[in-house]
Amino acid sequence: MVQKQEYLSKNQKIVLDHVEKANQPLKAYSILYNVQKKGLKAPLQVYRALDKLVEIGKIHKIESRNAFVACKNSNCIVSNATAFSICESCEKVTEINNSKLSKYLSNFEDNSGMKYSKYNLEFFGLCKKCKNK
Amino acid sequence: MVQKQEYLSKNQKIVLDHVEKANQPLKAYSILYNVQKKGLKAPLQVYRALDKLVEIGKIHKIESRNAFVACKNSNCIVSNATAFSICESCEKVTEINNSKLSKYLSNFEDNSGMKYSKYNLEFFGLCKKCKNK
DNA sequence: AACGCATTGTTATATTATAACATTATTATT
DNA sequence: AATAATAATGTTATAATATAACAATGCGTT
Repeated sequence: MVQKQEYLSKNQKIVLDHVEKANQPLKAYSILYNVQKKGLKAPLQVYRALDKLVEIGKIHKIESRNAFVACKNSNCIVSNATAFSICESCEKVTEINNSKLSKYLSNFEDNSGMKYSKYNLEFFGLCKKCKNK
Repeated sequence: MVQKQEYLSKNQKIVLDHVEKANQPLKAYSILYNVQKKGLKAPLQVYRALDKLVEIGKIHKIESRNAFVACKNSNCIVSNATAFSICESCEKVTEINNSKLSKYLSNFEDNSGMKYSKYNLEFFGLCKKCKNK
C-alpha cells in the first residue's frame, strides 16, 4: 500500500515557503511571478502546488478574495474548519483560532438532515487600525 | 438628498427573475446565455445587475463556487449575514435560516479588537440523498 | 523489473470578472 | 421647467483566475 504523502515535493515547498513569508493572502499569479526565479514557469505548476497544500491544510484559500494564505493554526492539520476576519478597508486577513467557535460550528446541525464535515467562515468589518482612521 | 433605490431596473429585474426561477446557484455566464433573448448581450450587463442585487441582498454569491443564488430568507434585507450548506456530491446549495446561528455569529468577538459587520459561512458535506447512495 | 501513483513540464484554452468610455434614464433640487 | 447629481445602460476590449490534455519523470511497493 502506498502511504499518504508525508513530505512536500519541490514545487510544493517553493510555493509554501513563499506564501508563509508573505504573512498575508497572495494571489496565485503573484505567487507565480515571484517564484519564477525558482523555476516555476506556468500557472498550473503554482495551482497544482496550491491545490495540494490546501488539501493537506498548509494553506487556506480566502474564497471571497481568490487569495491564498498560510495556515497559522498549528492544530489545523486538515483544512476542514476555517474562519477568517477580513478588513474591508486594508484587506488584512487574520485566521481566527477560537475553540468555542470551532466547536460550535463543528457541532452545528440544522433541520436539513445534513451532517457537515467542513466549513469556511469569513467575517468582514474594519480592523482596529482602520476603525480609528 | 437622494433616496436609496426602492425599485429594480430593467436588467436587474431580468437577472433576478432568472435566478429566482432556478432554485439553485447559477454561474454568471450561464445567466448571460439564458437572458440573451431578453436583450442582455454582454457579461458586464449581467455582472452589474448581479453586483447590485447582491448589494441589496436579493441575491447571494456562493463564494466557493463562483455562483449566484436568490435569497430565500425574507428577513435578509441586506446581504450581511449569510450561511449556506453545500453538498459536495450533487452541489445542492441551501440557505441556512437559523436564528441561533445568526445571533451567535453576529455577536461573535475575538481578541483582535475587530467588530464584524458581515459574515459569510459555507458548510460542506453530503446532503441526505447523497449520503444514502 | 514491473507496477501504481504522485509529480512535473508544457502548450493551449476555458472561465470569471473588470476597465474605459460614451450615452441615457431617473430623481432631487432650484 | 431647468439643472444637477446619481444610477443605469450599451459596447468593445482586456484583465485575472483557473483548468484541460498529453507526455514524461520520479519514487516507493510488489
